[in-house]
Amino acid sequence: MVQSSKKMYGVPEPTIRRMPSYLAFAEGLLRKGQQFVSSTQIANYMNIDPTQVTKDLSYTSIVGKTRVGYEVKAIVEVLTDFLGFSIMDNAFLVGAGSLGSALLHDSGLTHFGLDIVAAFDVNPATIGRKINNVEVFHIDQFRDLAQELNVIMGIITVPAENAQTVADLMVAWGIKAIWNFTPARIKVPEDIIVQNTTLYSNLAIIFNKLHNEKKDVDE
Amino acid sequence: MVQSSKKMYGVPEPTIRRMPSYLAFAEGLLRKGQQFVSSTQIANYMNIDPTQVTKDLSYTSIVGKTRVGYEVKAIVEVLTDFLGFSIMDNAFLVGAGSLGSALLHDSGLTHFGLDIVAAFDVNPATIGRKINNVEVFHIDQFRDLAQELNVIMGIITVPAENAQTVADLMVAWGIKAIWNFTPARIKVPEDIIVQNTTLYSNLAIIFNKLHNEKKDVDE
DNA sequence: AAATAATAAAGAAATTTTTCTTTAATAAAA
DNA sequence: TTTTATTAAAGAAAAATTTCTTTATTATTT
Repeated sequence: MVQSSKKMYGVPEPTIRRMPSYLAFAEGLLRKGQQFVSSTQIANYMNIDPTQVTKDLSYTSIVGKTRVGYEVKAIVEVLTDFLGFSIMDNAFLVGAGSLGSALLHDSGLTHFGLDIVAAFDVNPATIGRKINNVEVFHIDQFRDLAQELNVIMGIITVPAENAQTVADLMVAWGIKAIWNFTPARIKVPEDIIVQNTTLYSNLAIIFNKLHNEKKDVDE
Repeated sequence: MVQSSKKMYGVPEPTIRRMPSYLAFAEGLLRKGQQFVSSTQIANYMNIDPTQVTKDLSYTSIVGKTRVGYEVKAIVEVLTDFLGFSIMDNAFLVGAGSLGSALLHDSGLTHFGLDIVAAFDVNPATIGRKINNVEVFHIDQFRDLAQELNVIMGIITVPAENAQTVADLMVAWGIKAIWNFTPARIKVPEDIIVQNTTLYSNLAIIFNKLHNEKKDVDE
């Protein structure tokens, strides 16, 4: 069974997680007119190791210059492409409550390649309203419009107990990826991409650090 | 330099990240009246390996019964304590825009031990308003009330370019932890805990999975 | 012009995290 | 009562990720 010994794992997820911050930093430098930036500078900004930055950027086509660093413009351009932020993807959002509304207002999502083209809810008070120019429809409407509008992502911002129902609906719509903001885990066919984003995980991490404060490791 | 060979690292962060989901699942089972739950069931719900669940729970005082599983009630009680969700911590939120507003409306935060006692902004339109019963003050007000109200956490939901200014203010307030929702990284003294929560990292991960779809690893 | 210092890049080592394997316990079935 | 199957738990192994080390390059300083 002779095969390539270097397995083609994709880019490590921690790397992908850090990249948007590199990008945001580089965009800031670009606005300030800085032409080059070193891994040391980026690392200092991020509070991580410089070689981590180098490793991360090595997954892209960006190459640095010894004693100079990376070209800021190159970082912005390459990372924007690399992270898929230059292609616009369309999304439907289900659950136009406060969190859903916050996402609809977030221009950063548009900036980074996500266009929420419609929102859905069951609350008569919100249906028909426009949130940041995105119309809110009843959940039963437009079920087959997803294909037509080339909507590939569904965003779930409903209460946790309704997450599975909404997910099933999205799968029926023919969606390829689901961004789940509820703490509930959803069951979907294997080929559907699911990204869970829960605030409470982050809260747990903070509390853990807060309560384990000053645990000076010394036996 | 003879020291304990078993270094006292804390609980792995990935473990802490998963635990709130275990808790949410167990809470659901408790409501349904289920008395025991096996690692297999939890793993199936989470789409992870059963031994991962066992390992994770082994960091707590929860013990399972062979052929039976873990007592649901024990999971709920122990994890709630373990994650610091049973102690109420007070927080100030700065930036009462759409995201800040969404957090103020999120009863889950209260349920998991975070009480946002006041919000701050610079926008005259929002100052004086109450969002879900939390009053919005001008950022210059109440700077020393943090100590008095025992506020240990600051939540940053302002535009990225103002993140550092707000962070400096929070440090001056005497806050111990900062939950930063902007993509900007902030510089604070070493003893301050910072948790960065950026949507764009998650977006990048989804896009990466979407665009690397069907990358069948075969040389 | 030569020496110095800062940096990227590649690879090795260390660390951390996940997955696999084995063992022991025990409920359920035969 | 005996057998079987399921499970937790502990430890080993594997995999993934981060950090360390070395080398080569090249601005900057002397």
